[in-house]
Amino acid sequence: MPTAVTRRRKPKQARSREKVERILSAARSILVNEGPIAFNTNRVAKEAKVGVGSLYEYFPNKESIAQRLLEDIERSESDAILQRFAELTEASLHEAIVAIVETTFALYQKHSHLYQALRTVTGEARRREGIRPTETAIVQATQERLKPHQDTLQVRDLELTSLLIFYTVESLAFSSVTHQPSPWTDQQWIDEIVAVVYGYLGLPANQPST
Amino acid sequence: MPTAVTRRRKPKQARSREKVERILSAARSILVNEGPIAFNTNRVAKEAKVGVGSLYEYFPNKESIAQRLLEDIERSESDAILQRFAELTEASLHEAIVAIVETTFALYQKHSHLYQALRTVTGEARRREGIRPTETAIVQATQERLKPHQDTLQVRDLELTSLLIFYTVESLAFSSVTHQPSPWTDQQWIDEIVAVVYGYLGLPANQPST
Amino acid sequence: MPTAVTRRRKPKQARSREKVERILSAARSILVNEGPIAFNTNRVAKEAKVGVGSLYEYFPNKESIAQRLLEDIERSESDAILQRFAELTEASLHEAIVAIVETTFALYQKHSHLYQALRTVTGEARRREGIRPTETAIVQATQERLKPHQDTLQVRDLELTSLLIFYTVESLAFSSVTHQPSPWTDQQWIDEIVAVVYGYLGLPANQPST
Amino acid sequence: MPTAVTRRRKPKQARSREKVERILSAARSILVNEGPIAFNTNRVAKEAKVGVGSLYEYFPNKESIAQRLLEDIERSESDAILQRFAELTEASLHEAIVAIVETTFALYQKHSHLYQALRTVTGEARRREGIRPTETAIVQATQERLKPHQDTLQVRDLELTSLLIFYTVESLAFSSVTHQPSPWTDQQWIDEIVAVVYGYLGLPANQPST
DNA sequence: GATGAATGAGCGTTCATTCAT
DNA sequence: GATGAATGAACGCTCATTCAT
Repeated sequence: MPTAVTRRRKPKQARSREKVERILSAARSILVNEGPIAFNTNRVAKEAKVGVGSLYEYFPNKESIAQRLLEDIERSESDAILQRFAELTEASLHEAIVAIVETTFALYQKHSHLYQALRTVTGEARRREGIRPTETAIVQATQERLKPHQDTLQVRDLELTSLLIFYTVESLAFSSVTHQPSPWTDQQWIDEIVAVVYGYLGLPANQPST
Repeated sequence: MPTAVTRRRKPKQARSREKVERILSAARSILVNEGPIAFNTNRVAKEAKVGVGSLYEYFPNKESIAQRLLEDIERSESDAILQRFAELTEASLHEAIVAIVETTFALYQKHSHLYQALRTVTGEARRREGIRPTETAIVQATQERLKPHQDTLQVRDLELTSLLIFYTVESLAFSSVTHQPSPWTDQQWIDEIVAVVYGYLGLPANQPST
Repeated sequence: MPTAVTRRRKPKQARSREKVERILSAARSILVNEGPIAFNTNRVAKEAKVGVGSLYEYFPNKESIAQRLLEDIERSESDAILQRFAELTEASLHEAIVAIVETTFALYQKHSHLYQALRTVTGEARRREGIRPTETAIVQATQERLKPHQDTLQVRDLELTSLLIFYTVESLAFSSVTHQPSPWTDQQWIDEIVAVVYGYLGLPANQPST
Repeated sequence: MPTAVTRRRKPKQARSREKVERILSAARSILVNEGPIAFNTNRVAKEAKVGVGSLYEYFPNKESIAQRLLEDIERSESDAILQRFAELTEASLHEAIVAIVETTFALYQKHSHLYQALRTVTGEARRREGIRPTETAIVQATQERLKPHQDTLQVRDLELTSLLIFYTVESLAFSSVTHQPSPWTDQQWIDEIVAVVYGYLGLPANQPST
């Protein structure tokens, strides 16, 4: 009876998952609200209402909690963008670009605190990374979106172009967030980033949409 | 003989300077080769073949060593770019853009490891800083360089445009270095970054040449 | 069975208490035998056969260990004297004075080394304190004991008189202990301190007897 | 020619003496104004406008500076009291007692800060001390002063009585200074201390002089 | 599997002391 | 004799990790 088997294990798995979630939540909250210095295992365990020992049941060490947090951010970023792409199959290229920039921008607004805090915590591990798994998916999707227009666009290497668009949008969104206080509104930043991408693709300057 | 008087003090100043340099070199080397975690005062002192106490003769605390390293990088970056600008007053806009991208690219090629490590070490202090003093200088210079062409370029806000060019070139240069291994050559990256800036300014696509 | 439930927690509390006691004992022993300079956290931890970290589980910092030791001495001093007062409600004033002097003398005999060492260690914190809480209790009790005899005694300000008696007895007991080697016996010291108090109160000289 | 010999050495000796004095002054000033934590060799040397090395020319170690300061206080205390005794050969016993108490009291008013600071600094050394050389002189002088009155006074052991008078006055003067804030005036403290000594000697209570 | 008391290596920093000049 | 740059042992304290319960 598969039901029986599942039933016996499910609760445990569910409780495990919940505990992991509690730990990650606590870690996130501490990093955002109290900064990377307050991010230590005892503090996280207490905030998660979990014994320190349990932390090590689910994560091999402190670093791995931070890495997991980073992965989660990147996955959520990637998911959001890919979903936006999916919604925009019918839209014009212009609309698609604007939408992607807006989505990326919003994500950085949301995550910037945590992202910056994580940078100072992940130290060693980040060096080996190189290309992040999530970025390949986005670049892939961008490539597919651009392919039909390849002839009308100013593109030499489709993959390289897609990659640069990704990096440009991501970096500029990040810069806009760190460049505080800024005399420019969010909308001005978004319009400008769109203009960069638009210009790069050799498209005529458009009236930026609201 | 005033030379003699000066000479008596010189050795001390020279030794000071040399010691500071040894400390900074050691710190650089540790950050690049062993990462930000290995960057601790005792380790730096040992690597510099200096007593820990001497560290504190020249730097008020550990953080200030990292900050000094960062300032040095930023100053050398800024100096190199501004000097390049100065050399290019007669050059065409195209040549200027190519030159700046090449310079920035080369600098990141050289400093990226250290720069990455430093970012995770100067955390808190950096946050408060906001806009770096060196970046204003570069943005200023860019602005001046673009001003004469303002009418033929696609520019809404000259300052914002200059800032975005700076961020775009810097971020893409940085990305190109971290994106390793890469199937593209340095030249391809440079050409592509130039194309981004070129397109952004609304200039007709040029076949960028070295 | 509630006993069982209680029993399960007791061991922990007992172990805590025992550890705190081990730490305090170690601190005491170091202060007495090796002096205030040897009183450092690592030394105390080693002597207590406890990790340094455990010290900080029970005490917020080094100073607080010393303060706790001081409080313990003062409380034991205060307790002993107040108890002696309680036992002497029926006794004559003369007997009471003798008893108090003997008690104070004995306490200083026992604690003087530790007390001396602690004074040099609690420095700053002590300064702010001003009047010790334990001393008020003793002065209060003395005041009450003297009140019925106020007319026959030579007293201008009952509180001031009580305070001076306390300080005199305490200081002289302390001096007698530090004045080593001394050609006088403990009994001679005690008789003499009693004579000081006796004379101060304007009582006719009595041949103090044990 | 003794003059020549003297002349050649005098300047050096004078300069030495002056330097020692500068060091002691600096140490005193730091202890009083900045507390025992700020009392370190580098700080003292800087304050004294002397190289750290010179400190070690005149004092074998840091501790010895503190000890010297302590000796100086005690000598000045002893000198002041002995001088007062000398002035009072003609005075009545009552006048003598009042004068001594006043002198001791004034000295503690003056030195208490430094004295308290020194206690926390001299740590080890003070333990071996036992009887201070200065106290014997004062006790001796007291003894001589009391001897003619021995029959009319309530004295069992003249030396012990003298010692206790010294300790009583000194301790109570010290207590009056540390017992801050106090509801009593200096004059009240002095009168009371006089009363203690007076009573101890079995003398009839006197109207305390202003 | 869960806990949290216990650990101790290792941190940043200080400062008494030395010694080449 | 005078100097102060240089030293490094030692400090108070933290926190990632372990392991007996």
